[in-house]
Amino acid sequence: MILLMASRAPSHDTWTIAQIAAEFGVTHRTVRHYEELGLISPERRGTARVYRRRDRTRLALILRGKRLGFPLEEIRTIIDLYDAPRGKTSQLEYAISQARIRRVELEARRRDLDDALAELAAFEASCRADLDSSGLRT
Amino acid sequence: MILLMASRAPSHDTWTIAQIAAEFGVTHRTVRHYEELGLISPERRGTARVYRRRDRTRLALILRGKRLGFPLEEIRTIIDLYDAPRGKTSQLEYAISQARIRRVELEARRRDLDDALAELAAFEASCRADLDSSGLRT
DNA sequence: CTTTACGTTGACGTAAGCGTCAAGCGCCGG
DNA sequence: CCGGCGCTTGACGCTTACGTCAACGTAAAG
Repeated sequence: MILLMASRAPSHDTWTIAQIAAEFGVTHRTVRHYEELGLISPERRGTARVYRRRDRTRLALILRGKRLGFPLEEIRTIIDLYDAPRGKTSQLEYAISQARIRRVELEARRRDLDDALAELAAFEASCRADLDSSGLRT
Repeated sequence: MILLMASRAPSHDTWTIAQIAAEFGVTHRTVRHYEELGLISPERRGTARVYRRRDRTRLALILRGKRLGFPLEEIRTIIDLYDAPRGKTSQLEYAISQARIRRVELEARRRDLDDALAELAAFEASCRADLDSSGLRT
């Protein structure tokens, strides 16, 4: 049970835009678009973008947010929350309040998701019942 | 435990576009847009649209699909699946296979959602820990 | 009979999220 | 030195999901 492989061991510590795009299954245009919107901000070596682990983490968060149906601007505020400075008490309290808001939102979506799954399971069962009965009579 | 109230008892059996839109918190333009894409197809009384319970059900499915981030075209195929004729065996088998595809997709999103919730909870806990320790030292 | 309210069909506008050129720069092998 | 490959920056295009007029019909209300 401890046979979990390290999922995608990072063989480098920097990546080019092509490597990042290929690995995450998006185009370089998409990556640049996220940068234009301020969701990621890679370093530069000369004019070329250099991506580090931090950028990969953020990109993973972006894509997951997209799969969950969040707009990019909202995704930006969410992942900025994770990376925000947390020095002062007021900042910590703000972060916690924002996290609570996000949690409530995510829990609502989870209810939607569970409802959809339940309906789908019922539908599937109903189809199977029809299939069995028609099969038995044939 | 049998105290479940009928949620939103339907006081009519037909509705106007304005009533439907207001009840679901969308504009009439949105409702018409869904009709243009074939997601709902209300009856007509003269030229005016008349919405029945079936349309309300479909609209609820549409909006939930949207909250889960599905494009309208995909939502159409999903709810059409629910309403599709299920007479012949081949149709039943097709419906079941499609339902399985949807279920796999929804389960994947649920993993995303649970991951996001777990990370958010960890973040919140971390913030609270920082807040407590700074509070204790003050 | 006219106003008012609510409905209708176009048709164009717009924001988000990229796709798709076009044109240029920098480095590396031959 | 020169081609090619990979990277760069625009800039325009396209699809989705509506918003927003405009112009008109119709039915009840005054």
